[in-house]
Amino acid sequence: MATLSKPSADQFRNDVYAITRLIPVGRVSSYGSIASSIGAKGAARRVGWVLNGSFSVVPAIPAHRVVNRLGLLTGRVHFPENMPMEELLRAEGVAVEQNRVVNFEELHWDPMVECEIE
DNA sequence: CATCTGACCTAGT
DNA sequence: AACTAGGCCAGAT
Repeated sequence: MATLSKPSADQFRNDVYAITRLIPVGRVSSYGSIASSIGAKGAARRVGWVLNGSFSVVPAIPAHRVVNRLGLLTGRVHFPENMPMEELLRAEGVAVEQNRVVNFEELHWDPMVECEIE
């Protein structure tokens, strides 16, 4: 659809979606890493805001694989009640304990480091 | 129209 | 090492 959004914002959203879809199953990423990888370092907040609108997007965006830099499931409250973040992660083999990803350091998938994009 | 908040992070003191 | 402040930008009040 021809959105009235600014081009830069549109591209930002597009990039966030693209990166998020690249997160392998069983791995997790973080807002800051994603923001950094798309050249928007420090704009981690925007990433979360963009992901908030990813629920009605197809193909589905694995937004549940994105947590904050401490491995905390900060965005769990924004997920549908029938599809909790925790549940989705566990279904992919990611252990979650107390709203926190277990072995986050090992499971953390950084787009810039793992794939060396750009 | 002004101000604050928000799925956050980095940098400076 | 702990705390504060600033930045990002769009939506909500």
